[in-house]
Amino acid sequence: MALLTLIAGEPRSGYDIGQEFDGVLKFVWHSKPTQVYPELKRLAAEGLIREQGEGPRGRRPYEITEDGQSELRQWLTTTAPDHSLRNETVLRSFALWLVEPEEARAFLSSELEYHRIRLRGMRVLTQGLDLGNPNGRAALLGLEAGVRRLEAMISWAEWAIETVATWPTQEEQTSA
Amino acid sequence: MALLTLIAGEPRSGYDIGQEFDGVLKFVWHSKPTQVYPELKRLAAEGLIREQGEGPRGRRPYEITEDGQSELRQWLTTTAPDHSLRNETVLRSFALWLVEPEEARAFLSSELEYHRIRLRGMRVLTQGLDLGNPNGRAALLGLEAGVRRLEAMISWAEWAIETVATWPTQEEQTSA
DNA sequence: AGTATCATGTAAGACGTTACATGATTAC
DNA sequence: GTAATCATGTAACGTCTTACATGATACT
Repeated sequence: MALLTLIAGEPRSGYDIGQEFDGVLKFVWHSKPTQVYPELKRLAAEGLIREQGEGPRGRRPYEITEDGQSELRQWLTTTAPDHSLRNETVLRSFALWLVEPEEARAFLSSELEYHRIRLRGMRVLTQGLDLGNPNGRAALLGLEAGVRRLEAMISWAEWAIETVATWPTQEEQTSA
Repeated sequence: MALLTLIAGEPRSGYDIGQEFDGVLKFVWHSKPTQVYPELKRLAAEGLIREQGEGPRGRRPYEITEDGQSELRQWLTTTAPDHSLRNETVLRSFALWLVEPEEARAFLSSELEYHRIRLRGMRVLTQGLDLGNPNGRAALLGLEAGVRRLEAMISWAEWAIETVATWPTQEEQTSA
């Protein structure tokens, strides 16, 4: 459905999709090229997308078919989203009591920096959106969700760094 | 590492871990029981956790070993977290231009409600934390991240509902 | 001429889900 | 006594990653 969503927006090749997965969609959906290419062939075989001839360097862009569009609409209107998530940054924070406060601080600082950089990139992408067409307006929804989640992670990391600063060291712990 | 993190906090059985995955950790890490049980056996075979005898109803709690703790510390201090995420709610928002604004609104409203309920649950869990021990203090970091991300999703959904209300209908679109 | 980037793939193995199966204890 | 919940598992199948492989075009 992620591939179908991207291709519905505008025709894309497997390579294009890989770029999106490394860029905008890194916080939304991600797959590696080795999964994308066979999956595109499968979607084409099912008639949900169709090859648009061949571009330079063996490039193979796909466009969505009518069947593909109605499949997407069905997915959106008749099925419920899966809300289970995985976030390794937060998972690790549950285990931070096992390391020295200084190591915990180092981890949180590097996460803070990473998310700040990502937020800047996300804002740039938001600027580049064409809000004149429906696809661009929907993409704005997605990017805005990304921005807000990144802001949440940044303020969390800042708060967490302050909080960890008040933790006793392992030594103080055991001696207490 | 998720299993190890949970067991490091306090001894747990596969069933306990399943409860956590359905509760607190739903927004952090998730696995199904059929993956958890064999994985626990594997971790025990590797000496990272150890069985604590058998409880009522065939219950098998595991506790972490010294090796398990140092494995966790290694993971935290020597490896970088994977930042790629998957969020089906946001993915779907990228495709919302394909359905009628009313259907988009319905989707966003139901997401809003879902996240509001989750936030309430998360706040209750935060109250129940024992901040007297290091494990509880680290769990507070994780839960606070959950709270902030849920708040971000809620404010996003509210904003998105207003935004979608300004979208032209498919009909207005095609006639324009 | 050489390096970087564009571009697509296959095969093996690891990870994760679905369907199925079983039994103990508790609450009504 | 019957339903709900607690509790653990196996087997088959589907999804995803890692390692490997190839070639075209653009830039310097």
